[in-house]
Amino acid sequence: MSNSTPATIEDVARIANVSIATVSRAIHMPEKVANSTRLKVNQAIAVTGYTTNAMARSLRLGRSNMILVVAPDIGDPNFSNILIGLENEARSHGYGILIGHTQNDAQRGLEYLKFLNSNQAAGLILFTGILPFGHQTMTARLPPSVGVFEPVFNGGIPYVGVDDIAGARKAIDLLIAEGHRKIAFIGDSRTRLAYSRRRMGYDAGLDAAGIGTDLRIVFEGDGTIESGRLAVEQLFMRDTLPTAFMCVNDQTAIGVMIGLKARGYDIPGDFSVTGFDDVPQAVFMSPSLTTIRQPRTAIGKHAMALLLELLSDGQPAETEILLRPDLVVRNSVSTPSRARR
Amino acid sequence: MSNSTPATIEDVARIANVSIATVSRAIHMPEKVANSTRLKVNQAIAVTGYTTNAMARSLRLGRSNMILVVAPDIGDPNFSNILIGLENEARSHGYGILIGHTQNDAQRGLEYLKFLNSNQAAGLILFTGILPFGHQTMTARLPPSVGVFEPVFNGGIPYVGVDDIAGARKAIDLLIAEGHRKIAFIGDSRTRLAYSRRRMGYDAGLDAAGIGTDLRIVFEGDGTIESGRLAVEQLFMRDTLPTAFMCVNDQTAIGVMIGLKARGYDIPGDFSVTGFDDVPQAVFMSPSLTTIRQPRTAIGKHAMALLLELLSDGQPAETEILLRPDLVVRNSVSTPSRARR
DNA sequence: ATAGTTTGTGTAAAGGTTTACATCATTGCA
DNA sequence: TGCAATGATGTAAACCTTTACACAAACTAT
Repeated sequence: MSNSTPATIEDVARIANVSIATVSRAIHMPEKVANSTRLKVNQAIAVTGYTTNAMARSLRLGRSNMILVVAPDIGDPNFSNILIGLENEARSHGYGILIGHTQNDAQRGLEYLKFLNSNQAAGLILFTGILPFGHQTMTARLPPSVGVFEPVFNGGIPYVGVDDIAGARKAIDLLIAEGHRKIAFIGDSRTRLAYSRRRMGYDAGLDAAGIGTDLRIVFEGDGTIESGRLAVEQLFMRDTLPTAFMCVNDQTAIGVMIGLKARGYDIPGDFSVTGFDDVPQAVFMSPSLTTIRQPRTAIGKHAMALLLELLSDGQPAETEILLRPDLVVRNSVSTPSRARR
Repeated sequence: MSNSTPATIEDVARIANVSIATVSRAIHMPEKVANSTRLKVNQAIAVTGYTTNAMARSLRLGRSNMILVVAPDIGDPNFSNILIGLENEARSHGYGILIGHTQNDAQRGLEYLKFLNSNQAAGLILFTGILPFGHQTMTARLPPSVGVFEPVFNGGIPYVGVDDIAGARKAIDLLIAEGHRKIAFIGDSRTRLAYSRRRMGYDAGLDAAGIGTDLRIVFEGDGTIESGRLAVEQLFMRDTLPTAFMCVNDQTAIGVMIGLKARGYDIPGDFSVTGFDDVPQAVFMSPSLTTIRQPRTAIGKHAMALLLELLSDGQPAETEILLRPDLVVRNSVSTPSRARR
């Protein structure tokens, strides 16, 4: 039953009394084989406990059943749930996923390129807006690939993201509905499409309310907690103060809250704050953070589905999929305080 | 230069004017080949851009260069940093890692077992205290394996963890040094060795200070935020109150803090709180949480190093590696309030 | 000079699978 | 009945490596 060495297709063939070709067909093209034969083969497989040797199969087929997922930072709170979506979808189609993190290091990226070249991955999921392969990026021969969150700079790679404009619009509309008129935007000046889109949502929302953007209360940070804290400091040195802070992401919002609390202000009594992403800690802040939720698992699922489509068809049906983000109302937003309204 | 199909060892051999065997030797046993030949081969490799086809190599060798990492939950805040340690160590030895999450579902576990059986992974890293393969666990033929955090139930599998007793001791000693005498312990009754060891550290610390465990202020939860909150509720219904809460992990500590704040108490003014793990959000709590830091990256590194040793030697030098956790002093601990001392 | 050893390289088999092609039996149709 | 078409199965090559074994040349020690 359970020998020391795994059963091969040959063992199965011998027991089922057919050729190895028939066994292979019974497994992969069952309609091509007679019912009675298929039965015999299936029994033999059960008896031997045979599982296809993936190395041999990949070698013969010239492609593996692994998908490489490259992210700059595995620890990113946005990452793990997307990974779950990716993994579920992949596995249910017979693929496994393999993760790599580059930490924005081109050398690391290059190792993954070598990995791809040695045929070990059939496809590629990229969490970064650029190809992380350093100077070889231009000549890289890539397998079918899909981007997550952002279009990949080099072009031609479809991607799955979130409708940032619509999401930002939900945040700004909430603040306006609560009565805020002077709403600061704490942005991210790094060249990521997601961030500039959120800014567009902010502008559009103000515009729709007939308010217009006041650049004195727009601050460009870098998406970190520290940058949120810094933005508060800088804004308090200017001549006009907002009643609310709309932040480009949750990290920034956390920083803003820290900065405001350090100055002795109450949230949302003195200032309202919104984030974007709904990272796990958002709910544990005090007050808990009102934010825009990224449908992370769904993003992962769609990205992998798109990649699998690419793998079988060669051509993607869609070149861009934007999912709808949802407003999560918690306790960091209220009516503006009468004093500064 | 960059053809449509990747260069094979044969292309290299032709250009270097040697046999494929020599090319293989030049790569993997360079000392077995003449200097001049090695030079020719290296040049040919550079010209062709050859990279070894990992599938063919694995097939021939009968083992892959992939390590499977199985965790119940990828989203666990403890997970990602350990993963980084694992990944760095693996990659620097020519191995890649592959992650899978079981969500404690035996069916999922079984798929990974099939994966292992099809020779796709040379080794296994287990984040769970039991083999996640359901009823086939007993007969499973496993590759070299290493556990992380906990010994694997089935036995014979070395593991890398943290010295929980020493860690817990650091927490209890700090509280005692601050003057606390009545220190509650909020534990985790699930059968995880780590948790019972932390309890042992608590008992030992009290004992060393000549205090002794007061079971009226020991609560067994399940390690979740909610269980921490609940513990507070229950403790306030008993006839004796502690001045400090030592929690089995950070999640529990967060729950305790939420519970205490809900009752209007100040931390650390009215009650001190300690956690264990130092999850990323610990520093963002208000007050920030004093806790015991798991050396996560180091754990990953050691676990992978141990596995690689297993893969080459067959026998592990150590069967258990416990790393030293460090106290991280933040703002959730102070001298007990005079009122309840 | 000879026998034995070392060094460097080549030949060919093996690893497990998929699939083009060949073969044979069966069926359908004139 | 004969012939073509269809269906089911088998044979063997190919995918790309690694390595045991064989062989030749160049040393070493007598």
